[in-house]
This record gives sequence, structure tokens and C-alpha cells, in this order.
Amino acid sequence: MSDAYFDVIVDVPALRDRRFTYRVRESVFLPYGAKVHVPFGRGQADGYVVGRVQEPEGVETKEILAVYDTRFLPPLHLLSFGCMLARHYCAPVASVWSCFWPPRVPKKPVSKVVSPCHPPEVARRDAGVGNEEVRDLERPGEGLSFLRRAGERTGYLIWGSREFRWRFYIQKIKEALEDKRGVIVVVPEVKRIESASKILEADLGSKAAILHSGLSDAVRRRTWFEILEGQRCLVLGTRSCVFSPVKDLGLIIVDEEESESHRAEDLPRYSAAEVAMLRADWENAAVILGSSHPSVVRYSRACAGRLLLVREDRSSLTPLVRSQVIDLLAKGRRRGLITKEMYEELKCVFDGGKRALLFLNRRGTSSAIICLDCGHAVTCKRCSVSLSYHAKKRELLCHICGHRQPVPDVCPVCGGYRWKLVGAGTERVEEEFKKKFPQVPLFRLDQDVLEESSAESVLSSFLQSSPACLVTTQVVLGYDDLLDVEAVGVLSCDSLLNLSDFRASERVFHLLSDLMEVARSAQSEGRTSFLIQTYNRSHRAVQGVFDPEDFYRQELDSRRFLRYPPFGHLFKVEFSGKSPERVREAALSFAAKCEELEGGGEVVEILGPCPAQIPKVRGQHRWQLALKGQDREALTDMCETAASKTVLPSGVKISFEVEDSL
DNA sequence: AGCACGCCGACT
DNA sequence: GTCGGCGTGCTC
Repeated sequence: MSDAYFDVIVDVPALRDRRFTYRVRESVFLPYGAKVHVPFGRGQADGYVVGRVQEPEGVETKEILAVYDTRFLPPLHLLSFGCMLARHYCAPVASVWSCFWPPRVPKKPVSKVVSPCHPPEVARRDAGVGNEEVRDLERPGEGLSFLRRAGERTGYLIWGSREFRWRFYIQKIKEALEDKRGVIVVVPEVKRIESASKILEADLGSKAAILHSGLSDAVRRRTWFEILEGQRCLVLGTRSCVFSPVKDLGLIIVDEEESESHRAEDLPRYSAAEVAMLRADWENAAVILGSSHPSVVRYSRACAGRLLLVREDRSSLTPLVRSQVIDLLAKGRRRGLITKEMYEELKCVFDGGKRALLFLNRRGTSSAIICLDCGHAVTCKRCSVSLSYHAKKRELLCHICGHRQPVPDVCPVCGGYRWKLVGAGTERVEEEFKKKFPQVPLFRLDQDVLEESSAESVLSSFLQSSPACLVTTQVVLGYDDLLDVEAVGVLSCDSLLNLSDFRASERVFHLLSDLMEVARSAQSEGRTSFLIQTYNRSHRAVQGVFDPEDFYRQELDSRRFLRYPPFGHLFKVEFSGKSPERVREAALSFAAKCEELEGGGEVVEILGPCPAQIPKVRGQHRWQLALKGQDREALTDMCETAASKTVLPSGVKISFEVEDSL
């Protein structure tokens, strides 16, 4: 019996999109995009069929081991979309295609594959067979067609409260469903799904298909199949559901569009909001992005008319009784975390038997301990950061890798024995608070507390007492719907503002906006207040909380000047590995290749390379490089070419992070 | 990414 | 004399 040969891209990130030729019995037919299990190297790997080929010359072929149930094969338009997306994110095609498959799809040994007699649909899929590169198949044109379709807007940016946004979503979902078209709704957290699902069911009378990582593999696979079959046309889930194979897609909604949770940190490193815009365009669907404080990039897209801005009338918002920015630079301040102004406000709240929340973006007692004799700070062995001191457990903790150790008796450098604690965290706030308000019950909610008890239990005891105070970090924002406080105090936001990341200001703006909303959503009548202590009282991110348009204007001015998104594209290239010399060498040679490709032109600006913000994480040394430019294609080409032509020293990993710019 | 092959240093 | 470091290269 003769054999058939198929090219396969193996899902091994380091190999990018290299094709390998495998063999099957002549009677076995494999469609484009089929997921297969193959012998690879000395082991095995998953891969995807990209075409049928002639018997290769000069290479031994191995036989495909098994084929994943082809009833789960993503539709062709999604496969092509995947190729486009892979290029968009400089990610391997296989990594993107894997997003189109639910977990635990059954696979059949290739020997048991009963070949269908080449149904026409399957045959058509094979049209792309040949020697062309995967990426050349259905390669997208420059730009987005919804930018081209003059006058016809298919994208909305909804700026308003949760109630306002969902009213709009429901209206548009209704229209889409009546039109017999499918809808995907993406929310940032699993916790948001339950209430969203209730709203959808109550207002539309239809149950959404739910997809998120908390569900069992079997349930996810079943739901996925129902979507694929067209039995479910309304999908609700977290970021990965933006890839679900909804039939006749008419609308994609991304709520809390600005949330960091929409970004995937592992390959492919996509952002659900950006994928939603690209996919909606690809499938001629509408897209709705919603937020109570939109991202800078999306806001500017709306201003440019590429998204239709729908803004809630702000007069309907509950006004804050009091808000204040407390200047930490003012002279004559006593040391301490709670200023006199903050103290007065809290006292007022507690005297009225009410609850307050104090926010500080740092857990533990102090962020470092320093030897008073030589100035040495105790650092983590595996990471280039100082260890935080946690008084409750009397130990030092690395906030990057979790390494814990006791406080050394003597300084490892000079033998000194006097330590100074610097940089206060939530445990320190707790100590200071207890001295200032000994009679007010205090609760703490941060990552350390979550290791021992649930956020729900802490919050429910907090909400059962009044007066009461909650000292907390970023983790609280996932539970803001469970909160009911009359005052929110931000003890400091300066460490976040001073990060050298072009999005630092924006992050602080979103964080403060979220916290202000917590104060605003207090259920009780009467006073609610919001206070910020900061060394940067006139910073746009701080002032912008009270005047968002002004923040957007200033932030856009600054980005325009520096050509940051949305005024250009920014790709970060990261190198990591055990050997510091090799990582450095890899970064330098990649950068040199980029310079060479650029040839002194002005299309792509090459920034760096330089050691990363945190040069060592979990024993891995890191370098980075940024590529900035107006022409996205040029940036992508440079990344692809430089990546394929630079020989990375072994043990060095390269990864691309593409900033949102749509 | 794994995983083997291959060539120079410390050891029983 | 052998064990074992990791530097290099390949995976259909």
C-alpha cells in the first residue's frame, strides 16, 4: 500500500512555524488545520496539518500517530484568521490555532482512522496544499476593513457605569440574535460571569453558553462542540472565549475593556479586546468595547471616529460628598502612613459608625531591610529584588518568586546586626492604624491573607461590623461588588507612578478610578469620601480621576510626542535564560540584526537592548529590546526576519510582546 | 523546548 | 584510567 504525506507545524514555540513532513496510509485523508499527534525528536508532540505534499527527498519520514476528532476542526475562516493573528502578535501559528480547540478532544490512533470518501467540503479545505508558507495563506491586507468602510461604523466604545453598559449590550445582543447571528460576550474575571449570565437570562430569556477555566474539561469540551454545531449562539466567558467558533458571528462585546485580565501572559500573548476588534472585522461582525474608564488607546480610536463613542450622562452618577488629594510633600509632615487629614476624615467616618477602606499597593511590613552599618539590602537569591519583611510571620519574603527565609542575625556583607525597615506595606499600615484607632475593628485583605482564608469570608466579617476598616491591596478590586464602604483612602500611589513604562500613568489612572468607584457605590445615603495621599498631586493620573477627559488629553499629548501607541506601534522583545552573558549576547545580536535590516532608515526605531526592569527573575536573567514605529508591517517583518536570522545561543528564550494599538 | 552527542577537568 | 560538566545541533 502506498503512502500519503502531509506537512505539519508542530506546537513547539521555539520552532516557530517550521514544517515537518509526516506519513500516513494513502487512504487516510487529513484536512487543513487537522490536529494531530506525532513522534517528534525522541518524544512526541501535537501539531497541525497545513497541507498535502509529495514524498520528501533525502529525509526519512515518520508516521502520524493519532488524529484528534475532526468534528472539532475549526472552520476555515477561523484558521485563516489565526494565521493573521499569529502575524499580528509575532506568535507561532500553532500556538494560535491551539486556542481554537477545547481541552481534551479525543484522538484516534491513525490506524483506526476510517477515511471519509473525500467529501467536497473537506476537499475544498485542502485547496491550500502546496509549498506556500502557512502565513501566506489568506494573508490579510494592510489595515482593517472597518477602517476602510467609510462612514459605516461597526464598533462602539461604551463609556459609563455597569448598568448603563449592560443596558446597551442587551439592546445590541437582542438585535443580533433577532438577526439570527451569534454573539460573544467577554468579561475579565470568572467572578463577573455569574451576574452577567443572570442579566442575560433575565433580559433576553436565553441562556448563554458559559466558558471559563474554572469549568471541567468535559463541560468545556461539550459546550465548545455545541457552539461549533450552531446549537448555541450566545457565548459568555473570560478572554479565551473570544476564540470560540460561534456560527454567523454578528457581535463581540468586551466588557471592562481596559482590564489587564484581558491580556494573556503566555503564548500567544494576546489581548481579548484587540482580538475582538480584529475578529469582528474579519467576520464582518460588530464590536462593542465597554468600560467605566476606557483605555487611552480605545478612547483615542473613538475620538478619531473609528469607534462610535456612547457616553453615559454623568449627571446621573452619585456625587461624592468629599474628595481630596493630600500633598505628602507639604512641609512639617510627621512620619507615618496616615496623614493628619486622612486621620481626621477616618475619625469622622468611624465616629459615625461607618466603614472605610485604606488602599496601599504593597503587602508585608516593609519592602526591604537595610543594614544600618553598610547599607546592604537583603536580596533574593533567584531574583534581583530586595526581600520584603513580613512581621506577622517574622520572615523575609520575595514578592517575585515566593522564596522565604528568616531575617539574618548579622549582615552577610559587614557583620552588622542593626536592620532598618524601609518602604511600608499593609502590615505596617495595620500596626499604625491600631495605634491611632485602637477601638475600631481592623481587617486586612491582601495576597498573604488569601493564602489562609477566602476574600469572601474576610469581607463578610468586615461588612458585619461598623465601624470597621479594611486595609487592602489590588486584590480587593476583584471583589468590589461585595464592598460597601463610605470612605476610600489611598495611602500612596507613587511607587506605581514612577515605573518606567509608558503605560504607568494609565495604570494609575485606572486604579484610582476603580477605587473612586468603590467609594461612589456605597449603598448608604450620606457622606462618601475619596482621599488620595501622594507626592505627585498635580500628576495627570491623579488629577485625571476627577476629570478623565483632561487625563486623556494630556496622556495623548505625551504619547503623540513620543510616538507611543496609539500614535505608533510598540513591540517589546524579551530574552531570558540562565546565563547572563548568553542572554546579553542574544539581545545584542538580535538588535544588531535589526539595525542591519533597518539600514539607517527611519521606519523602525530600535530602543535598547538593555537589561529588563527586573534583570533576574527565578534565576533567569533578562534583557529587553523595544521596536517602535508607524508601520506595523515593517515592525512585524523586522521581528520575523531578525528572529529567523539570529542564531540564539542555546539556553536563551526569545519572546515578543505586542502592545495594544487598535 | 527537550535530548543526545562530544570534547576537556576532577576523581576513585 | 573513568565520571561528568555543559556547549552544539537536531528534531520530518
